[in-house]
Amino acid sequence: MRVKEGNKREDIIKAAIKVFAKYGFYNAKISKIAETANVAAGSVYLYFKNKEDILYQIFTEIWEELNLKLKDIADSKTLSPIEKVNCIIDSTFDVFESNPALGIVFVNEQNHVNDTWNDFIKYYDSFLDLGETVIKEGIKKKIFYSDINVSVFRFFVFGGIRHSIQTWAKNPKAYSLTDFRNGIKELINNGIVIRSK
Amino acid sequence: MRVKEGNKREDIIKAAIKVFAKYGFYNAKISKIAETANVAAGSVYLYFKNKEDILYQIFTEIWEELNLKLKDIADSKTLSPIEKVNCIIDSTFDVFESNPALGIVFVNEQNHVNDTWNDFIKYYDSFLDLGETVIKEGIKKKIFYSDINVSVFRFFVFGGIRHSIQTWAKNPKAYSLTDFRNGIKELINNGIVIRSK
Amino acid sequence: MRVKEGNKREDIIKAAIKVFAKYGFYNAKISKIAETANVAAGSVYLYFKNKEDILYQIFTEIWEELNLKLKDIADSKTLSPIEKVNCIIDSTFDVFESNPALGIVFVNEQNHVNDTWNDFIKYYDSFLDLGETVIKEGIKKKIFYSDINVSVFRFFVFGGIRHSIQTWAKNPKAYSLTDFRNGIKELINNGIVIRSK
Amino acid sequence: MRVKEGNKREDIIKAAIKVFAKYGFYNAKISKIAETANVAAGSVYLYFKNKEDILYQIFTEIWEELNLKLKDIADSKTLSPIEKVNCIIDSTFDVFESNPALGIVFVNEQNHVNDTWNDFIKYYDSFLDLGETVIKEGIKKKIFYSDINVSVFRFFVFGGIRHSIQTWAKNPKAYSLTDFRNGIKELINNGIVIRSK
DNA sequence: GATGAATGAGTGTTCATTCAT
DNA sequence: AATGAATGAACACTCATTCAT
Repeated sequence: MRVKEGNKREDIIKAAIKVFAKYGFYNAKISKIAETANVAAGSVYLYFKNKEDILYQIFTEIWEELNLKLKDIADSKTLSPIEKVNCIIDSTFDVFESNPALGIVFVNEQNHVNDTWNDFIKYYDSFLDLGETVIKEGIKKKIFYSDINVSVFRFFVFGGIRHSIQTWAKNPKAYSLTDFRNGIKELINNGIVIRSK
Repeated sequence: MRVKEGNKREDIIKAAIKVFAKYGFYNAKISKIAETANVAAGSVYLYFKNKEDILYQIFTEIWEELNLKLKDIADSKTLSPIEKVNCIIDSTFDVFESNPALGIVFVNEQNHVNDTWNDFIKYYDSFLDLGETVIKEGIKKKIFYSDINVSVFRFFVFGGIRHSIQTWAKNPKAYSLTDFRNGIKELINNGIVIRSK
Repeated sequence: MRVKEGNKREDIIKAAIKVFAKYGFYNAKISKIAETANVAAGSVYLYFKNKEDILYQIFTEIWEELNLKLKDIADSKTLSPIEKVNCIIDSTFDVFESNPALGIVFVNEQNHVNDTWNDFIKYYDSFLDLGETVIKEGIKKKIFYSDINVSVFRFFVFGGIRHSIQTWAKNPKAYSLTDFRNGIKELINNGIVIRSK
Repeated sequence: MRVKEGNKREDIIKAAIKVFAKYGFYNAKISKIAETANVAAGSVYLYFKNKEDILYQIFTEIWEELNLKLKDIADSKTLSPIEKVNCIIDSTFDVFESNPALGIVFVNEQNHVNDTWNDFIKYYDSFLDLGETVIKEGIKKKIFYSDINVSVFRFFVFGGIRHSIQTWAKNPKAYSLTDFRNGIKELINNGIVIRSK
């Protein structure tokens, strides 16, 4: 028996991330993904139901990692609201830091994913909900302005992060992810933290 | 009866915006656009070189309108930096206010557009540059914090606006665009305006 | 406008009959059918939903013609049972007489058709029912043996006709269809008609 | 424990008969046959050259059995022509009586088989020839009508038997094979035997 | 012999684009 | 200009067959 080498699925995922990032989902050919993964085209279908399933698996991995991190933050009893916001930002960037292509896929194909499956809306919602909870907590503790439009805030920040990831991921050498991390944290802090005169 | 000239081109553009918004560029069929525009499929090619050209024309219209508005703002001698920021936000939303589908196309196909043509990068850049200029002006006038990371700021804000447009446009009845406008203005103001104790 | 020439559908049907007859449904390539019909492969899909639909249309045409003829026979007040049996045989052969390939398709793909659509079982059943009715009528009139197993008889005769069509159609030059017609009529007559000593 | 030799080949044959009967040759997957036979897909190729070879082996077995029986009948010095005809029918049904699926495969894939290999035409021909010989013998002995069109007769009867097998085999519970046997024998007898007033 | 993961040739189908009318 | 029938390139996916273990 030819033993399954155990990493072919992973090879294909990695290849798909590269190819999706470079060409976009619709222009990504299975043959190109297979070639990139050093695998025959047909082998892709041993591990994935179809082309969309590859995307599905990629997003599952991203969101599960993200969700795990966010849960910890949300449940934390020790972190202050401010720290929680910072952690959310850091955790999000952490997922993509070592893999800009994954960031591109995450940002560019999110719409496609949402239109195709319900599965990820729950993650997306819980991401936003977490942000909302933290902010409300901050407001309650009089750390954040009470008149923040939480709904607007969370979409705006999510979009800001998304776009930042994309900008960096498209050209990781031109931008420092650390600058993005810190810049965003500062912005949000300045934007919502009540400063004592 | 001779039909008003230019009608058909416009009909196709309008139809394409609807169809692109609903299905996304790659799942949008020319036949569907033609049908929506009450025009034969072949007629589309009298007004547009190909499918991508329709998208090109749509983005040209958006950016030209946006650019015009932004130029005025940039050149204004009377507006304060704060007012300029607010105007930028308002102008951007104005473009899509009466046409959510256009907003969806603008947000969702931006990547495709950037990857395909250089034409719009200049608009995109000048949009960001304007923001940058205004901010630097504000910093110079000691109205804005001097330590804002301008580069991060502009991407973040652009992303925030983009995502806000998308969120609203996907479900215009569920969200108030005015809330988004005001919320975003406030956020940015709180975030960058130096408040006197 | 390029006017639909009105016979392209028919060209494809004719080509498909040839190709299905020669290669069988599963080995028949759309590209081959299109080539035979002097049409582009894509054009096939202007007239037919898919490959199976072509087969469906072919069988619809056969059975509708056959059904029409059989109805007339069944309803006839003037034909004797013996004449009716003879007419059924003649009518069936008539359908394929000028088109052996059609006969091959009819015989060879009948199973596929029955497994795929319910539509044709009704025709098949009514074909058999008609035979049954005629025989029963003959029995009642004491023209046919009363102890004929009608159920067996009808399947046997149908199979005999089917196979005869196939044998002839595979090599129309080697066999005389008229011999088959007459031979079968005689057999059945000898087989079921009560002969006065 | 060493498994009885030859088991696996037989298992595959049995499984293939089931699967071919259910799905037809072209929709029968090797993987499904292997699964049904409790064997790995690759093992199929230890016993058979390819998918068609399985069919070839199945038909070889059928025809060899049939041929053996028919030879005995043909060579018999004691059987009368009428008895010989009856024996042919019985022997044919005997082959499939305990295995309806085999009957379905035999009937449905006969065309495929004839188009693919010459091997079986000889069996088919000798089957028909035997029938012919018997009939001619009967004619000579003045037991059968002299004006029977032997050529037509043999195709017709073969087709009738084929279709009867199929009808029964598709739904063995709904039909009695005995009824078919007897019905067919009667039909043929009535059809060809000269009855003394 | 046995396995089942891996292969890759083969094809139905879609749809942007063309072009005769 | 307008039409919409016709085109054919392109590609996801299947599955018989192979072969390393």
